[in-house]
Amino acid sequence: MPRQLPTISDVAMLAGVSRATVSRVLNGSALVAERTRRRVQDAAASLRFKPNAQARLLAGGRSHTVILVHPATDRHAVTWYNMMLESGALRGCMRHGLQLEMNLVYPDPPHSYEHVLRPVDAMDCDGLILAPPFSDDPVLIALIQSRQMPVVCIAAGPATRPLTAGIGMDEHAAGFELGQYLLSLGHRRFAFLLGPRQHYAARERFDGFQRAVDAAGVSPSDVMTFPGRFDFDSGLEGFTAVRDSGFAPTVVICASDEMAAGALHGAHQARLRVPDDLSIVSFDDAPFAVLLSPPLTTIAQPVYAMAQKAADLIVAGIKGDHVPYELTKPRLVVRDSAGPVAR
Amino acid sequence: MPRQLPTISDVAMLAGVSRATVSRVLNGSALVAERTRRRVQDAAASLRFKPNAQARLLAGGRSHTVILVHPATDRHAVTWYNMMLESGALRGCMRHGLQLEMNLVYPDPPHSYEHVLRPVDAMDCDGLILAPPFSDDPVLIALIQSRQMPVVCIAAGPATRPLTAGIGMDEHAAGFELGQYLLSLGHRRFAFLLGPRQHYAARERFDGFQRAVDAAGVSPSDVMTFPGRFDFDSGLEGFTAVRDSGFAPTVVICASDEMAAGALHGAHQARLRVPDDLSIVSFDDAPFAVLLSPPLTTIAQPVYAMAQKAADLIVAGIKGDHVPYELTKPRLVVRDSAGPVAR
DNA sequence: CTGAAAGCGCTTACAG
DNA sequence: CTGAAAGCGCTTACAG
Repeated sequence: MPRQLPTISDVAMLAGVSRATVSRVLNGSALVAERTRRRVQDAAASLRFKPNAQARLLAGGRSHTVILVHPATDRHAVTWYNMMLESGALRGCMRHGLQLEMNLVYPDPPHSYEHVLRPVDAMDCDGLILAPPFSDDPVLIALIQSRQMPVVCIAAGPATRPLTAGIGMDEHAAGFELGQYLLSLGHRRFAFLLGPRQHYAARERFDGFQRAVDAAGVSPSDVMTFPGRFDFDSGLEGFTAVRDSGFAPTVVICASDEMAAGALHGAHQARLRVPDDLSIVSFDDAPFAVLLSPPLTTIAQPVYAMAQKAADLIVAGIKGDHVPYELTKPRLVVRDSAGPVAR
Repeated sequence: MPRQLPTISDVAMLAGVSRATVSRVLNGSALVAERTRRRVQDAAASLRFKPNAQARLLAGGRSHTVILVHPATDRHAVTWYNMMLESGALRGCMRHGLQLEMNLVYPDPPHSYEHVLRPVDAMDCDGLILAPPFSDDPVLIALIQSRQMPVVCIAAGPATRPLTAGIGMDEHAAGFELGQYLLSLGHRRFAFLLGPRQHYAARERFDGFQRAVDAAGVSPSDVMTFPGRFDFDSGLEGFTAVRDSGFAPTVVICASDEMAAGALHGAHQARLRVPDDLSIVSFDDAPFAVLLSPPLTTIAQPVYAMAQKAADLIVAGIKGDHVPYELTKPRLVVRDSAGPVAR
């Protein structure tokens, strides 16, 4: 009963060519005369032809599924990062008629390697999207590539970036930009709550910040760092540590928005006013950043778009195209959690 | 090069029947002898056979896409609700090999009807999932059903619930449970920041709360309501209105977590301690509820799971099965934003 | 550069 | 209750 959508046969007929030729044009094959290509494209456009993804993949003869490799956490928390990653990748895969499967693996190499490689060896997938920290691991990537399986990295470290297609933010530039902004506000005394030590992006965020601050001639004794793990609790703990240290910064820089939420909680408990008594800034621009009190000044990371792009890159990888790793520029989002320092 | 997954032919051969029979068993057709069915099922199980969704839908001959009808907002904000709805529906559709398309329409009937019905009339979809407030509109639903198109409602109102398959939370029970909890904490003076007037769930949340409070013999003069729109800003405005009113409740109940975030912001600005000076509670248990300061006591609504279920219901609808609307029980999540009232 | 033909894995009338 | 056959919309060797 559904209306018949135009098929490749309709296009072929209208263009006066065979279905094979239409298929070639659709798939960008080089073996088509320019005039023929044009004719087919016109015919397709005038019919508003959309290829049927199911049929396309069926005919291609593959498993039609890509696997997103996520870190599993102890608590089965759904983080906004994972959600947007999943949602973006799902959307991207959908556009290509691909199934997406999640593979939540606990990151403890070499044990974790088994879990990642099992579906690869079983040929249960056509490609892998690696989220951090897996995207940072050259050994894992080599293992996958030795099995001829396309891999795409999200937020890869510098060691793995040359190895695969992928997409990430320029974390160093992000840290640098945030540093410059704080400097412009008059801040000269900084506490930095770090992310996980093994996490490349976390290190880069700090290094970029450090560079900005060094360039401004800030004394090393005026920046103090504290350990953290990207989560709310470590933000709260870090904030407490800052207070206990007696260091008295004018601003606390958090390696993630979750940590900033924790730090903010600490500030409220200490009855400090943000940003009047103390500024708090962070990285990510997670969806909740605008809901905190006060709304967070932060550096935006386009997770959803990156994940969607990752799906495109996997498709390119399946086709055998070689696409280089791509770096997205950071974007500062100014809201209310950072203010000028009182003089 | 990928390993050949078992196909329906392998199962047929192992079971000693035709492929048509295997297909019938897979699709639950009644016209198969019990013994044959068992034989086929055993064969499928032993081969770990998974039907190829692409092929299945191709052969079925449909558009293979379901449309999720979302309300568009003026600001192009991505709300957690929309994200989880989209993500859940996407996941659900994927499992059935269905495409998902978003249709963001501004809810202003009857003008909005056109936007919803266009793809239906064009036969561009096999079914529709309606998010609120569209799921509340019996006229829209009648219009869709008159076109023989399967519809599934998420969080439908009582007027539309008998009309379609769907899934939602028992909002009245949610309000009642929250009311009882606050009562048990000793609260007797309540400010309720309402959701949008046209929004059924918003009304129910208040009505359920009202019932609990009435049953406890609380005087009507001890509950005061304030208008709101579910968002951060209206929570902040509502909080200010509460303060300006001089009503002095011991707890502010917000119709959504976003509103609670806004109210919390207001409380911080007023230098009030939550929950020591004032309790604040809400509905939804959005992902950010745990990141606010203090973490929110709230009633959980399983949006992701509901959206995933909606996809299952659409598939049932396409098959022609008649499934009744389903109501999920609410779940109170106790965190730190509500405390016992000082006596 | 292009076409005829086989095939991807399944479903669905059509017979029996 | 079951099977043989056609077909879903596309891709891909194979010829030419």
